[in-house]
Amino acid sequence: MQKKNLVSMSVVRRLPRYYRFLSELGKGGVARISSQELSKKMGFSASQIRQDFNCFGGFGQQGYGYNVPQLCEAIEEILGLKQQHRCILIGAGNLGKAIAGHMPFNQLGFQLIGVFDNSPQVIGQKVGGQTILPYGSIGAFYQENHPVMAILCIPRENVEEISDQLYSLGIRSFWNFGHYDISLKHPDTTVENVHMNDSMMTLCYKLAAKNKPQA
Amino acid sequence: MQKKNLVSMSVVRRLPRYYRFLSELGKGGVARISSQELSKKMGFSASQIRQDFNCFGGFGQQGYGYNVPQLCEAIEEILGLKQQHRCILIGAGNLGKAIAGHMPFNQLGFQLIGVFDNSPQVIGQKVGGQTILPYGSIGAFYQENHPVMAILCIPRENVEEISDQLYSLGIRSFWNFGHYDISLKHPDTTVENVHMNDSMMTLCYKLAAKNKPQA
DNA sequence: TAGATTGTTAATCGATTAACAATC
DNA sequence: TAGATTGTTAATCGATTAACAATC
Repeated sequence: MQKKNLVSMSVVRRLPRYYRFLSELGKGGVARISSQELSKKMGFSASQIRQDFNCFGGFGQQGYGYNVPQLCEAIEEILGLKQQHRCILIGAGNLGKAIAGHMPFNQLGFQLIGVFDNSPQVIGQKVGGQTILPYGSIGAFYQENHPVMAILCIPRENVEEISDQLYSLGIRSFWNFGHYDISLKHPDTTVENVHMNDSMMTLCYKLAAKNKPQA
Repeated sequence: MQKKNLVSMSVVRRLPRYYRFLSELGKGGVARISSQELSKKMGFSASQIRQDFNCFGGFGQQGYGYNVPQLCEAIEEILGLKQQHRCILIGAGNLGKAIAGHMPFNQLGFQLIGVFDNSPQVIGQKVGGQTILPYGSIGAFYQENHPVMAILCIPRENVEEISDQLYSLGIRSFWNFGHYDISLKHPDTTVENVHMNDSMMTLCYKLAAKNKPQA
C-alpha cells in the first residue's frame, strides 16, 4: 500500500532469473552489485534492471548499488517462495520420477505430499521421499490432505480426463507437462504449462533461421 | 522475397501452439476455420490470429476463413519441422530417458542419433531406439556423425563443463534443462532453455497472487 | 568534494487490439 | 446479391531503452 506499484507479469517472469543470479552471488559472498555489473552477468540492460527493481521498492543506494542479500529476500517475498503449497504428482514414469526426485520443492514454494500412478509395477516404490500410491486412492487422499496443486506427468491423451477428475475433487492449480491446455477448459484454474514440444520446435526454427541468415 | 514480411519472434513462439490446434482439427477432418472460431478454441484474439497468419502470406479467403491443412503446412514450413537436425542426448537418468523415449523427434525437426551417460549402470541399455553409450566416446562419435544439437539432461553442476566440452567439439546448439545459461558464455550458440524451477516459481507467484486478490 | 550509481521521467519501440474497406 | 470474413491500416497499449537530475 505504501510504495509498491504493481509488478507486471513480464517483470515477474524475470524474477526467478534474478533470484538465481543473485542467490549465487550471495553464496559467493558478494554483498553489493550495481545494475551495470549485473547487466553484464545476466544479459539484461542496466536500465531494465533498475526499472525492474524499482517497481518493488527502493533497494538501491545511489553511488553504491544494490544490497545482494536484501534484494534476494525481496524477490523471495514477492514470489512467495517461503510458502509451502501442498502438491501432489500424478504419473511416476521417468518424467515423474525425475521431477519428484530432483525438484527442490521447498525452495520453490511447494511441498510434495503425494505421488500417484496406476501401474502396479511402480506402486509402492519410493521416490522423492514419497511412497507411490495407487491413483485410485486419490479421492480419499484429497479429503484427508487437501493438496492445492497437482503436477501432471502423464501421457497427453490422459491429461484431459485426469485434470477433469482432479478439478472435480477441488484442485484449482496445475503444473502440466504436455500439450493439453487445462486453463481453456477450466478458466478458474491457475496453470503453468511446460510445453516441451513447443520449445523444441522453437529451437528448430532458430536453427533453420541461423542457417539461412539472409531471407 | 515476394510477400513474406519477416515473422517476429513473438509470432514464432505462438506458431507451435497454432500448429498443435490446427493439426488436431485437421486430423478431425475439419477443412476450414475462421479466425473467430479458432479464437474461441485457443484463447487468442481473432484479431491477433489474422494479424499473425497474415505475416506469412495470404492463406485466408474473405467470407470463408482459412484452409486448415494448408495452414498447417505453412507453419510446418516456417518452423522447418520437415528437417531432421541430428541430435544427441547427454544424461540418461530419469529425465533423459523420458525425453529420449517419448519426445517425437522427427515430428519436431530433429533426429536422435545418440544417447550418452557415464554411469556403468545405464551404459548398454536401450532407450528411444538408441543404445546408451559411454560419455567418453563422445569425441569419436562426433567425428563420425557430426550431430548439430545436444540435449542436456544432466545435473546443473555439470552443465557448464559438459557444454564447454561439446562446444569445443563443434556443437553450437543446445536444448538445456536447468539453470545454467550456455548462451551467456558462448554467444554464438543457439539455445533453448527449459527452466523448470523458474516455471514452478512463477506458478508459486500466481498462486500467491490469487489468494490475496486485492493488494 | 568528486565520482558513482540509483530513481524516475521521457522517448522509443514493438506488439496487440480495434475498425473497416476489400472481396470472396 | 447479401452475408461473412479476411487483409490491412490506424489506434492503443505496454514494455524497453535512454537520459539525467537526485543523492549517496
